[in-house]
Amino acid sequence: MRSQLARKPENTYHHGDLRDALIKAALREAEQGGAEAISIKALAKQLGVSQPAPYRHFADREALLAAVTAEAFRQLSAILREAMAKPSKQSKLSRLAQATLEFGLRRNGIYRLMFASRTVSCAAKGSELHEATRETFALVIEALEAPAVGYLRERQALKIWAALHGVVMLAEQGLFTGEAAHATREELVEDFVSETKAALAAAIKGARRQKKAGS
Amino acid sequence: MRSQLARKPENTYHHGDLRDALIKAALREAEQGGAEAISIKALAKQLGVSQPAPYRHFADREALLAAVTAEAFRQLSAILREAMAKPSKQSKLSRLAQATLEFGLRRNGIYRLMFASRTVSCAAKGSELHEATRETFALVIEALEAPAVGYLRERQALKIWAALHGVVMLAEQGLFTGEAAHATREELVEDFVSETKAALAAAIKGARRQKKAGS
DNA sequence: CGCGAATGTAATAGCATATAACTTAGAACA
DNA sequence: TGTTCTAAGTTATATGCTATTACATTCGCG
Repeated sequence: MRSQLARKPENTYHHGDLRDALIKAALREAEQGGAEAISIKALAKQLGVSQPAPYRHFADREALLAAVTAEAFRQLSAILREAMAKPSKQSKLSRLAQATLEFGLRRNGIYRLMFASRTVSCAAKGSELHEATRETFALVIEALEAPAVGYLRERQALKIWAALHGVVMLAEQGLFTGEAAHATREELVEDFVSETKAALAAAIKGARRQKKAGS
Repeated sequence: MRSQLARKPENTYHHGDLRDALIKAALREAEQGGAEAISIKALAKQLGVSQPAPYRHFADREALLAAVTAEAFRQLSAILREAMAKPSKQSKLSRLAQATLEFGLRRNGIYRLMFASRTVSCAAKGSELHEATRETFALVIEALEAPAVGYLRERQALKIWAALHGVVMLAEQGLFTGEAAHATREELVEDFVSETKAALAAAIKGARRQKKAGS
């Protein structure tokens, strides 16, 4: 026990940073099994505190899940930012898309926690979780590298974001394995990226022409 | 009690069709709360049988969930088939797409059970659930109304199917509400439908030309 | 230094899954 | 028609999780 976090060696009454440790440990648990794998009791045991101790930091299990999900969104944001920042001959959007796909598949339990549970939709407007999700989506818009013309950017961002999630979901369902693997997940993602770029360029061009004609 | 299914009035020892009643009742429960809302104990009480009775029909909770999910896929298939069959000036693909969206939003708990849990990916190859999912996907291919040229159809089916699920997920997350509603869900779906048709037509044309040149 | 708030513990209630051992009804066959 | 075998249901119980209540300890601030 106590091998996970070796802080606070002996004076064990106060853990020191239980709230944070809970979130980190819960993320580890969710990595494979998703939200269902997160058990307050098990986490408490793992961290060497009594079973009700976590309730000092989270009102109930839902509150813990929300905090864990928010942290997961921040981690995804960091990964996407990094992918967009690194020099590459591929476009930002392509790198963001492939990074999202990889995240969704490799850390699928966490991914399901983020996108397939009702936790997010229950998050209040100004909550930590709500902000974290909006920040991630803002990165998608940024990855388009397009000027703000009306809401064309936002619309294309919604589309590529939706498509990416769909690919992850179907991949996880096994629709890309075995006889059905008539296209790789990465190919499909690249398809969506190309279509998004084309649609965005066309839409912006169209909007500008219309504006010029109107003025 | 017993208001749900009024068969077998008095000789209550044998329910008569408990397995089926459990699936139906579980579907009702899942309608709102998804898989988490399905409790074997609660279902047993609701149907007027003892708490362990369901275990005569399902090895464990997972087995019940698999059966419920399979039934949900069959229901979705029926809905999609109906949508595709009814005369309309819109294309089959468009009708299938909008019907999927509506199903995903209106019966979101069930939808999450079908696409956002690990139940499906754990289903064995020849299982009832596996067959049900493949049948649904076959309808997507059918909706494309395109000849089988290599695997072009399958690829486009995967793409539109993925995109649809993404739209449902994001809609459920609230990305289409409030200030972010820069496009309606239905509009986005129609976008994807149009792009799919265009891509499919182009791909098939290209493949034929290539074949002709090769022969 | 002392006191209050934050953070921990022990004890317990309540609900869910799952199993074991026993009981009943229905069907299947002599 | 009667016996017996089996499917399907029952009671009792073990185990695990969430959550609350009441009590204990430590930290930090005046």
